[in-house]
Amino acid sequence: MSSPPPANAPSKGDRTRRRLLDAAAAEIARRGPDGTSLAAVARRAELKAGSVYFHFDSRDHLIEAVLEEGVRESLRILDDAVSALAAPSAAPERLRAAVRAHLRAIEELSDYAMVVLAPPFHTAGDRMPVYRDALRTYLARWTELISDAQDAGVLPGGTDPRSLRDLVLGGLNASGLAGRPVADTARAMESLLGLDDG
Amino acid sequence: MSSPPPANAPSKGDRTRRRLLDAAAAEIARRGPDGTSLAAVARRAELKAGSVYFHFDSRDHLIEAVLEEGVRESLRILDDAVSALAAPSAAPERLRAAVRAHLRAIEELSDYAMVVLAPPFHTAGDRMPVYRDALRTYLARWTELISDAQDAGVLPGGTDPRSLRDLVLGGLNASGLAGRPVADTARAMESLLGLDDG
Amino acid sequence: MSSPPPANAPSKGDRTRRRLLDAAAAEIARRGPDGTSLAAVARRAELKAGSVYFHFDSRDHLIEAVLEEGVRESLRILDDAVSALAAPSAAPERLRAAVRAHLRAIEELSDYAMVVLAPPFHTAGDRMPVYRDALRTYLARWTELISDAQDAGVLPGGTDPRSLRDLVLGGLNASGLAGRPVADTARAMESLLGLDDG
Amino acid sequence: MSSPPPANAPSKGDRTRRRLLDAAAAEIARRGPDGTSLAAVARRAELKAGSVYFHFDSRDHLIEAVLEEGVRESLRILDDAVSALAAPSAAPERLRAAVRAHLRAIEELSDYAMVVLAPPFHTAGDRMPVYRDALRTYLARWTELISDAQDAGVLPGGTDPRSLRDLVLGGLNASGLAGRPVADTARAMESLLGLDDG
DNA sequence: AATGAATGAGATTTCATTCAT
DNA sequence: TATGAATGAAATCTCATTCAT
Repeated sequence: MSSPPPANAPSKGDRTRRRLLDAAAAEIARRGPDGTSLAAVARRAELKAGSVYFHFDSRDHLIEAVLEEGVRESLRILDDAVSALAAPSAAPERLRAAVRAHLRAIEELSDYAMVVLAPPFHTAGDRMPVYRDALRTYLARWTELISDAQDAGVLPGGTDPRSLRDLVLGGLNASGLAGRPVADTARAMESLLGLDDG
Repeated sequence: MSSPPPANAPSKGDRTRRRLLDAAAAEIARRGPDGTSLAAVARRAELKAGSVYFHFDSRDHLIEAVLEEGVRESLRILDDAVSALAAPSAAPERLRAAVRAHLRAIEELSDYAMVVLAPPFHTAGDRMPVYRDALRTYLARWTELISDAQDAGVLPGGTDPRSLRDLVLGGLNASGLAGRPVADTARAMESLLGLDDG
Repeated sequence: MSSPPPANAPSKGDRTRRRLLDAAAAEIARRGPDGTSLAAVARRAELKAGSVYFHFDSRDHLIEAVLEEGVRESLRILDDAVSALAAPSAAPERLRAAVRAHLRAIEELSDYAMVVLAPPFHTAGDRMPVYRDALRTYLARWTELISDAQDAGVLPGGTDPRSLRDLVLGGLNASGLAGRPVADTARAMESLLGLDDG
Repeated sequence: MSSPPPANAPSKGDRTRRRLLDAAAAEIARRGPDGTSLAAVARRAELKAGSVYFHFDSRDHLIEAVLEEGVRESLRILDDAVSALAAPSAAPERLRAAVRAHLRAIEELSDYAMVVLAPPFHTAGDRMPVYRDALRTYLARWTELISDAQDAGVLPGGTDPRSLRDLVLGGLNASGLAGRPVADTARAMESLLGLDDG
C-alpha cells in the first residue's frame, strides 16, 4: 500500500523520542530542570504523560538526556571549530575560535544550550552522572585552551585558569542567553581578551 | 519572671522570620526557586510547614522576599562602595570599586547572592514584581557604570553597554558562585577590563 | 524449507501458551493473583506484554486458566490415586491414598499447586467461575472421603466433615507449601489421623 | 467551652491512626496485601488518600503495621493463655491452651488475624522486616510447644516439630478463616492431637 | 506564635489494554 | 505470531494551603 521507507529513515519511535527531547529542552529552558513537569513536556510533544515512559525510564532520565545532549553537541561544535583551524595554530587563534564556537552553540542549540550555564544552584548534576561527566569534559577542554593562552602570554599568567575559564564562559553564557546579538557579544569578549587584532 | 527585652531587640517573631529567610535562601541556593519546597524550608528552620503562614502569605512571597533581599543588599553594598570613593572619582576607579563590591556581595551574602545570577530560565521573576524591580535597579546601576567607562575610553565603545554588563556580571557570578577565590577572580577581571594599573 | 511437524506435536502457539501459563503460575506463586502483573509474566515468558493478548483474552483469563489448571490437575491426581486402589477398598485406605495424592500434587505441580490453598482473602474466586467450580468439585471429593472415614469410625463423628476437611487440607497445604519434606508431612498427618498402621 | 478530655484519652491523631489500621486490616482480609489500595483504605476510613501520609510513611508501612499488629496481638493472646495455666502445667495441657488461644485470636482479631496464615505467596515478608520478625517469634513459640508435646509422648516423636507445627497451624487457620464454628474446629483438632481427655 | 491534622490539586509512575504493522 | 507504540485509568505520593486548637 504505502511505499517502503527509505533506508536509514528514523523510525516512528525515533521521531517521538526526538519530539520529547525537544519539548523537554524547551520546558527546561523556560522553567529550569526542577520546574519542568512531565505533564508539560508531554503536552508540548502532543503525547499523554504515561506514554513518555515507553521512551524514557523516568522524568529524571529524560531531563538528563536533554542536558547531556546539550553539552555533547556544544563539545562537538567546539572541537569542530578548533580542529578546522589550519594546523599548527597559535593559542590566541584557537581561543578566538572557541569563543565563537561557544556563542554559535548557544545560538544553534537554542533550548538545549542553557545547560552549559551549569548554574551551581540546581543540584541536578548530582543525580545525573552522564550529564555531569559530559560537562566535566567540556570544561576541561576550555581549561586547556585558557591555559595555553596564558602560556602564550595573551591572558594573565598568575591566575588559576579555571577562574579565568569561569569568567569567560559565565560572561558568554549570560550575554548569549540574555539574547544579546552574538556579533556584539563576540566582539566585546574578544576585545576584553585582547584578541581583536586577529 | 523574665527580664524585659531591651528596646529595639528583635522580637521572637522577628527572629523566626529571619530563620525562615535564611533557610529559604539556603534551599534556593541548592535547589533553585522551583525546587524549593515549603516542607524543606520549614524543616531547615526547625518549624512545621503550616507555621510558615504565620510569617509569610505564601511560599511564593517567602521566596520573593529572599530574592529581593539578595538584590537589595547587593545594591546597598554597591552603592556604599561607590559613594565611599573620594568624589569626584573617575569612571575606571568606580568600575573597579563596583567589581570588588559585587564579589564582596557574593561572599557576604552567600546563599542570598545567587539571585543576582538572574538566569533567564526560571520564570520566577515574572510572578515576582518586587524582585524584578529590584533586579532592574541593580542592573541599571551597572549599565551606567559600564557606559561611563566606555565614555572614558576604558571599555570598547561600539558595543551595547548591556552586552558588556552581562559579560562582566555573568563572569563574576560564575566564578564567584563556583567558589573561586575572590582575590583571584577580582584580579583576573580587572586585568581583562584593563583596570589593573590602578 | 522446514520438515513438516510430526502429527500431534504442539504447535508454536501451543508452546508459547504453555510458557505463558508456566510464567504466570510462577508469578502467582510468588506474588499472589493480585500482585501479578502482565508485564512481569510476559518478561518471564520472554514475550512483550501486548503479545499475551494473542493467547489470552485478558490478564484475568490468563490467571484463571492457571488457577483452574492447578485444581484440575490436583483432582486428576486424586482421582487416579483413589481409583487405583483394589476395589472395594476401605475408607481409611482411601483417605490415606488421598493424603498422599494431595501431597504429591503439591510436589508435582509446584507453582500451580498453591491454588488449592484457596486462602479466603483473594477474592479472585468471585470473578473466576471456572476456577471456583473446579475448586468446589475438589473440595466436595474430599468432604466425601472425610465423611466416609467418619462413618467408618476412623475420624470423630460429631463434627462437620467440612471442618475436618479444612483442618486436614489446611495442614497439608501449609506444611507442603512451606517446603517441608513430603515424607515427613505425610507420616505426621497419617499419625494424627490414626492411619499409620496401614 | 468544651470539657477537657480525660487524661490518657487517645488524641484525634490516635483515633485516625486506629481507623486507618482497621480499614487497612479489613481491606487486606478481603483482597490480600497486594490487592489493597490506599484509595480503598482511605475511603473506608473516610479520609482522603493524601491524608494517609500524615500518619504513615507509605502504603507499605501501613500494611506492615497491620500485619505486625496482627501477629503481636496473637502472640499476646497465646502468651496470656499459656501463662494463665496453673504452673507447673503439663505439655498437653499447654498445647490445648495454645490451640484454643490461636482460635480465639482468629475470632477476636477478625480482620487482623489472617496474617498468621503466612501463605508463602505474598512475598510481603521480604520487604517487611518488622512483620517478619514478629512472625518468627510467634512460630518459634509454637515450635517449642509442639516439641514439648513430642517429648511428653503426646505427639509423634520422629518428626520435625516444624512440620507438625505447620500442620496444626495451617489446619487451624484454614478452618478458622473459613468461618467454621470455633468449638467445632477446636474439638476436632484436639481429637486429632489426642488431647480430648484433658 | 506554632502545631496537628486534613484537604485538594497535581505530580510521577504503573499497568491493562488496543491497534497498526 | 509477535512487536512497537500509544492510551486512559488508576495508583502512589508530594505539596501548598487551611484551620481549629
